[in-house]
Amino acid sequence: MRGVVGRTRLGELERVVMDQLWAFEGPATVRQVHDALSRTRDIAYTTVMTVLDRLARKGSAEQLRDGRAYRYRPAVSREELTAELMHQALDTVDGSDRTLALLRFVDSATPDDAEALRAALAELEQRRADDGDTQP
Amino acid sequence: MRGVVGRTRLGELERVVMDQLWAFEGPATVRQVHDALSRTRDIAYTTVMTVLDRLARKGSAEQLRDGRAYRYRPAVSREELTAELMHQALDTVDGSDRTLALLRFVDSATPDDAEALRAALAELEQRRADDGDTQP
DNA sequence: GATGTCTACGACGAGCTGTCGTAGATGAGT
DNA sequence: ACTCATCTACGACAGCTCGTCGTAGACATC
Repeated sequence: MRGVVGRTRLGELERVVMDQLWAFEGPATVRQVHDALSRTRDIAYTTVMTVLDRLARKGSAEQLRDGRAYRYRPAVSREELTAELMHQALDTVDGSDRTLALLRFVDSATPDDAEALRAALAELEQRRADDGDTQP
Repeated sequence: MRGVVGRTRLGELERVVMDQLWAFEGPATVRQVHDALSRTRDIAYTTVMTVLDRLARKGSAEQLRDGRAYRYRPAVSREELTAELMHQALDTVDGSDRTLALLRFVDSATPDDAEALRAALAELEQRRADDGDTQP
């Protein structure tokens, strides 16, 4: 069910707002996000409201009633969103081109990223082995 | 110099046209692309022309003079484009979140993709070892 | 009741994309 | 030379997304 599309393509401001949501621990109010953004840019309260509303509509954020106000929290984690975008990119090719694309990807990755990939693959394998133990 | 941005974000039709360019062996004329697309959809010749022109403008395709006509060929391979998009997605995060994102990515990959990643990483390592032999 | 705060609703312009049409140049055939 | 087909150049337009607000009305607080 990876095709939760439409949730992923964000504008620049939308992205910035998501960053704020991710930075907050609990669900944030429009005011909180606005205050945070106001420290670095000049932006109207309603603009933030609109963007949060759009994010909610897109499924990127959740809207929670809190008295007369709304609170917003991310519907996906930063990692999930990133991973999904990467898969979306990858999904535009198939067959042997897919393998080539992955090769390219790895090839142009930083050493740190390559190492992280290796670690992730190792962990995946490990987990699969464990699963095999407990549910054969 | 991975920041060759703007070249990557393509519309749906633009993508389809790129697919056609990739499918051709040599540089293709507008007519060739139009003929190919006409087999599956009803589209005007000038529409194809416009899209090819835009692709060239964006740097996704190259425009080559051929008599009075233009020929177009992809400026990037499918794999390159895909890999670049993936990196673009990944580049929106840094630090430990980056590692997490990669973990997520690997985690939600198909077994085939995981295998391809493993192979790619192995090849990368191999190549690095070879390089170390010849140019220490 | 006045003031302040929130949401709902809507508006608008810029930019991207898909979609063409027309005008003008040029080459091929008669 | 004249006509016909073909190409490019240029531009136009509508729909959608995104950034950006304003205003109106509900509601709470003092």
